[in-house]
Amino acid sequence: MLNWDDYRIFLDVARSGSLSGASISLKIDAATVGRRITRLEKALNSKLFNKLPRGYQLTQAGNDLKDHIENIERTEKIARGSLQKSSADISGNFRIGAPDGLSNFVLPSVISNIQNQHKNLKIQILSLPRVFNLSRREADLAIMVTPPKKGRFITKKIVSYNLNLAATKMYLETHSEIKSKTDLKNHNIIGYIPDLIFDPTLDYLSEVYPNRTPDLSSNSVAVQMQMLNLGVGIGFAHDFALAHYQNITPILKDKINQERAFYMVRDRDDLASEQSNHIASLLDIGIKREVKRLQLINGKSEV
Amino acid sequence: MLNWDDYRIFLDVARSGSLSGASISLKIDAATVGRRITRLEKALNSKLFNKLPRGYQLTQAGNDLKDHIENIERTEKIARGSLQKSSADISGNFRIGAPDGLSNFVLPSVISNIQNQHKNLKIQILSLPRVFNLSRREADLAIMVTPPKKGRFITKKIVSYNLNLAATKMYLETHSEIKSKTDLKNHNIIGYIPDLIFDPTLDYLSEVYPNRTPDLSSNSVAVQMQMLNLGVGIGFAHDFALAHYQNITPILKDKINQERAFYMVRDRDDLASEQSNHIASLLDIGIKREVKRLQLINGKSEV
DNA sequence: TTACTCACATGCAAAATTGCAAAGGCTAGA
DNA sequence: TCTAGCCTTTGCAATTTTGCATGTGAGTAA
Repeated sequence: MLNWDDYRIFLDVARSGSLSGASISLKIDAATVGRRITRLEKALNSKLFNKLPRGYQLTQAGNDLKDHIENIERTEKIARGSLQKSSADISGNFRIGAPDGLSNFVLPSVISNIQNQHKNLKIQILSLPRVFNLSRREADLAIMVTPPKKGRFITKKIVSYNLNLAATKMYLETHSEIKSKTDLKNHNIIGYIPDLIFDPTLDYLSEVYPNRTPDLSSNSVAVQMQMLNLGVGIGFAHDFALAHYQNITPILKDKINQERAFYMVRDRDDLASEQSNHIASLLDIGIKREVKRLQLINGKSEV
Repeated sequence: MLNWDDYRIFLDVARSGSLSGASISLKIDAATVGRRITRLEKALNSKLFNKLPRGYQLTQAGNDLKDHIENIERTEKIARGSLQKSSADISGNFRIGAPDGLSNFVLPSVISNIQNQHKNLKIQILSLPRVFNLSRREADLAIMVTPPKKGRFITKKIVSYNLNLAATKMYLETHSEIKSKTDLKNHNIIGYIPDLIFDPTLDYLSEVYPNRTPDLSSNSVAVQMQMLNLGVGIGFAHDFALAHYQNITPILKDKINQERAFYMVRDRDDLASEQSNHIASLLDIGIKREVKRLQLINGKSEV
């Protein structure tokens, strides 16, 4: 019944304001366009357009839908674009791919230690808001929140961490008190851009508050933390990131606490390389230690 | 040719690993499922599956695509959910694409001001280490360091800024003195990952020191700043970013000083939208003011 | 009021898509 | 090596979707 392609047609009608207009840009007969809209309205059980003599005008429901479908359109374009480019290949350096939370708040100190011991090694941190392609050699080693289930990889759990809602003390003092999840309703939420979440494991918000989209959002954790630090709202923060921001404090820690873990993922072939094994081991130990150290700092200010 | 509904089928095949499996959960004949996949591969001009005797197995390209399509699926669910609650209170989203220096150190405070004035507006910061595609609608408005020369865009310079070499005071005290460019030879350099520099304008290092590759590098400016702040080396920093790090101080300011500027880029069509114009104007003013404010803070320690 | 325009709706034949049934290919196990 | 079990592919008829031509209704200007 529901056909995703009807969304594509819907978007064009919403933009042009008429079946005939959409008909021209889509190069599909206006009659067909009309029938697809009818079908979509039936499938969604919603009236999306007011059928005026002038043409089709979005209803409120239709307007809401349009925002979402535009997100889909963006994602689709990006998806198509990503198929075109071939990925960059690596040099003789050692490149570590990691989610940006880890890249920003943990890796710098870890790799600077490693670099101190190996002055002639060049280390690169590839911080990406998406899943890597180790098999394409985008990186020599990847750290992920969800390890790949199949493929020529070996995976090893490094360390686990927690996510909690957090805000600045100032924010908490000047806004209505939060005693339970439901109190969140009247607060500004900071989080990921919903349609750009690359790994369902990162969709912290929906677990706590389904269907709520953030008021301020970014694809980058670092940017989210900056917004949190300015005291404009509440959002999820990694426990190890909190140690970097003295003014941000976790809330509802007993009620909302999501545990995650980082996994080290390497190409099976790299096991043969002694250098690769050595660096992997240094990273494993270094990340474990640094995450725990930061968690301790954060722990001190608790309760 | 391209039919969005084929993505829905694609996702099911990717998950079940076979046409017949998808056929069951989709309640569509396996033959049809196969034909739709073939059509999609043709439309995208990419091989998405390896056709093994066991079934269909994702190729790398297919795996990449799957990530994106899962985002679409998520968005679609949210979209459908939002239609159920009759009187939706939502208003539009506004997505700003920006280089990550600006995203991290300037935009958060600017957009939080805007959000204060427009409580029902959802603002998204898309922080990307690459050039955007406004025409693909990846964002409603982009801020760039090099404005596009052609296309249906309007461009406006917002503000200029400077880049200087910088390091922590501690680092400078404990390492050999730097009086000129040539003294840099014996120091650790922090910078972009060379082959991932997306815009020649960002290749600060080669202008000063051709053929030198960084010892520690990242694709993310925020990560570079974290490394600088740990005192493991010297690197280029935006003047407005220095204000966020009290311990980092510019060096060789009279000898090495690169000026750059941010440009606001919008789709010509968006000029017709009053809301878009309003937000663009708020951003323009806000960024100008915030960058100058941060430069002043930084300036105090100067000369 | 009347004639005209613009846009959507509907009937029907053509075209495309679909389901079914059967054929072909590969693997595992006897 | 042979057979049973999967899974995909192909041919063909049934069904659905599409485009074109035509009809209908609302607004507009003389």
